[in-house]
Amino acid sequence: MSELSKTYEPQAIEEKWYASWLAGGCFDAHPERVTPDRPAYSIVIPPPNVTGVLTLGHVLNNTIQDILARRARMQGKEVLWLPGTDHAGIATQTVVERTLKKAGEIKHRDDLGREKFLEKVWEWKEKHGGIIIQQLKKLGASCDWKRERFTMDPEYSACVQRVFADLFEKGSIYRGKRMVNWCPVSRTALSDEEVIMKAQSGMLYHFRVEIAERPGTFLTVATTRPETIPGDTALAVNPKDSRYSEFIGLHAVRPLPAELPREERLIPIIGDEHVEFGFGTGVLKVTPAHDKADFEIGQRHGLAAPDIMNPDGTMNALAGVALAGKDRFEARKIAVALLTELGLMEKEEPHQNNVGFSERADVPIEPRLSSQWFLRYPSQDASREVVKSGKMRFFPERWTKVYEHWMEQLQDWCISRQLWWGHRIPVWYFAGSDLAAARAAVGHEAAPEAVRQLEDGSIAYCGLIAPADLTYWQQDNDVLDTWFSSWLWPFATMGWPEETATLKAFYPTTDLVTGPDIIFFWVARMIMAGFEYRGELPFRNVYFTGIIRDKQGRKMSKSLGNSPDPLDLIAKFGADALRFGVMRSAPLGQDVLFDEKNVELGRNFCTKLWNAARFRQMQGGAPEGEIHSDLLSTDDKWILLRLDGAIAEVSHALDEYRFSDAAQALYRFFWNEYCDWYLEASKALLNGSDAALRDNTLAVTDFVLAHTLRLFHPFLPFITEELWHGLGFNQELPADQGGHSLMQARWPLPLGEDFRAHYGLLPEDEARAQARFDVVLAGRGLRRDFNIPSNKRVPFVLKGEAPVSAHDVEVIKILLNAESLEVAGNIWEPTRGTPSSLTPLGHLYLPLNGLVDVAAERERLGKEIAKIEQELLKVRTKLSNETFVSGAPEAVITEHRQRESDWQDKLGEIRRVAAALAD
RNA sequence: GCGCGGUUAGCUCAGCGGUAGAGCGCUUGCUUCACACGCAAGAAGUCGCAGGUUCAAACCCUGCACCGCGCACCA
Repeated sequence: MSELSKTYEPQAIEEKWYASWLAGGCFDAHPERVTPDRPAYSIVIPPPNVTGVLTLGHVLNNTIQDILARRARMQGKEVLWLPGTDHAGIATQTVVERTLKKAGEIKHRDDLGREKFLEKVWEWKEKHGGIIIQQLKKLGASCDWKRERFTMDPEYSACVQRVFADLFEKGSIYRGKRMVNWCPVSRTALSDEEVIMKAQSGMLYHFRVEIAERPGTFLTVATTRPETIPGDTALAVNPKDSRYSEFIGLHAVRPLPAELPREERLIPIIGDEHVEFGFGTGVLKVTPAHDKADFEIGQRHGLAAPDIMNPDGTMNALAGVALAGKDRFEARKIAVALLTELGLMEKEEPHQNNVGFSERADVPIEPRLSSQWFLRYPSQDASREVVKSGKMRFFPERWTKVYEHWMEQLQDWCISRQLWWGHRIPVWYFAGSDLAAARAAVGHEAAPEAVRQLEDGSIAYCGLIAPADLTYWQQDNDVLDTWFSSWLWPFATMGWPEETATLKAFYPTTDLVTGPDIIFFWVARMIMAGFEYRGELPFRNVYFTGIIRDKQGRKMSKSLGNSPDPLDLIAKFGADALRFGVMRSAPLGQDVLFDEKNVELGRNFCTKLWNAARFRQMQGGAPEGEIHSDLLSTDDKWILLRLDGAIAEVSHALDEYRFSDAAQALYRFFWNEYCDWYLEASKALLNGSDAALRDNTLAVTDFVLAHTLRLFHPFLPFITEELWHGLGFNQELPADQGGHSLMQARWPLPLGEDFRAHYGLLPEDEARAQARFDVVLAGRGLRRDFNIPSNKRVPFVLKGEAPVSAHDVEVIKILLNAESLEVAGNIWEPTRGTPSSLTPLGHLYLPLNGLVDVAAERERLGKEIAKIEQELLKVRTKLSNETFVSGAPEAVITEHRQRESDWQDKLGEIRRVAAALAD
């Protein structure tokens, strides 16, 4: 136990203890230690992007996980918090590609070729990967780092391929030509979840189309995308629309590309229920290759679907000479100009519509017809049921509705990506059309289902082992969606498919902590994978954090520059301060409006804790002395009872994942109850002459502090560890129960019946202490009302019926900064006009030695009387209400009567004082 | 269009049937021997609007308004 420095300096302490925890193996999970008496507790981290950096979102998320993990350890559980990172396909590839472009090394990744490019990505990963892991350590995360996993570790990749092959053989994975979301920047297909709808204000263009069979007759079409006209293969009207039904079966002359002969531009006018009467003109141009709804119309009517665009979003030759090679938005302008030239443009009107954007590249996605791999989700029923039945619980519960809704209308998942960075699809295409020949050509034993004919007629083999002779086989070029590896995270990180000790001990995991924004991307898919491959739920509870926003409620974003760097905050305020500040302002289920002020508050709180500990240390004496029940003061009993309340409150809040409530309770208890009242009151005994009483109070102080540090530890791991050792609380404990580290000490339990009985802690102790505090509050009020500066010591007189102990007098004196507190008998009479206040222990007087301002005191009393009368009126109005008296329960009425009489007494007293002033 | 949140002190939020609360900010006083990252006292709220249920409504019910989010979507 060393002397605590005058100010709390987090940096040195944080580094020191983190190293000590690591060296002591405090974070290590031991499956073999799991027994019925030492149950397992496990969390898998939501793997951050391997090349990412820590954000406030991570701080929130990981602090919560750390609190859960640390508390579980203190509760005597065997804890596994399994860390790792995600390869983040598109994100990482995009960053690397952009960097290489900026450096002038390439124009496009094709310049390097697949292998060379991947080398660059791995280089990048080696260089920048793991930064976030170091940052999590700075935050204090107690992960078992020896078990760190990466989604592209060889073993992990094998899991991904195994699952793909299995689902392929089961027929759940298929390849097909479908309308997909295409990102022209990343040049890959995306899943529906990666498309974000954004409201856009654009134009609705009305242009005329001539009917081929009736020259001079025109239909007007409304569209937002005139550049796709060259891809139109029909006009559609609703067959029930009397305005147009007569034209069904005729043909329209598509205006573009204008250079084509008229007969090559004739497109049928068809009837389709999809067309709305009310929208636009009621005539729809049908572009099957570039619009999802149009594609479906095309399917129904057997229309051709010419693709008029390139993968990068520029128009191709089919779009015509005027548009070819132009970017789609440039082409739009040109198309409008062409229509205007042709005299076909009728009008343009401003139009609000929703456009799907690529989540990553933030550009409008292009609906595009292409061949992709799709997954029909497995284990859907079990996954729905487990949440519906409450066997798996969501916190806050309302997210179950969102989950159920999504699960009800599951669409097949497009899992192939036209990228290089990721898990390459384990499929090889056969150079031939004979299934039997293909089977033979695999060259090793393969399940019959592993070789199949696909929709387009080609023959594919899927398996973990490549075909022996690659002469006849060509591997699929695509990689898998990143989430196709993430969805296996809970078990793929634990050694699956081997039945490892870790899996046996720690799976299913206990809690999952993540953001609601990835409920579909990740949570729902993990549940389905869990059921499909482990036959049960992957985690029992899911805690959804809020989203971190700035003070104005805006999402944190790089472009807005409104996302502070957590490491700066740690450097400035300390990791504990950051953790506490964030947790205190993150209520269950609510978004978090981040304000640096919160971190400042956390820092201030750490300082308070530090100084309270310093104060204890300055009193000297050995820690953890025995408490003698017969020597306990009112204050001692009071703080023990308050501590008991705090333990219960914090434990209860944590059980329900109400972290901000737990933090608030701790804050309130320690600052407002322990420091503001108990610590001040204890000075009466600490400065007194009775050594036994003094020691006993120190014992109580140590008892409370030792418990408080434990309660705080999950929130404030560093400072509590430092103080735990600094105050010597570790000294008497076994090494594995707090002797080595506070993180292994026992989580406090509420004080039991026997404890209360032994120490004589009764509810009335709280009341007695409170009564005394009321005297103090009254006295401070008098000081204020009569402008006595708080540093000026003045005498007070307390005149009451009940006796007041010498100890209580001393305490009140200290808390009032009084020169003296005279306890006067009934004979004592104050000088006329002496300010006074009624307290539970009698009248408290502030004699001002003839300096009384009678008028001021009269005014003050007048105000107080008015206030009391108002309260009295309120309660009397209620009590005089016949329906209230007859309808309300007895207890409520009694309580109101009591309240009335209390106010009445008070009023009587004050009126007497006021009357004495009047004459 | 459907669904989910929210609307309480200047700000951020707690309270969810029986006397309106916290932190920050603000005002005033104080360097009182743990802490000015502090101590003490204070000002400040028709609890979004309108109905209803109840002896009693921030709290329960209905409708409306506004803010935010998600899903779906008409070119």
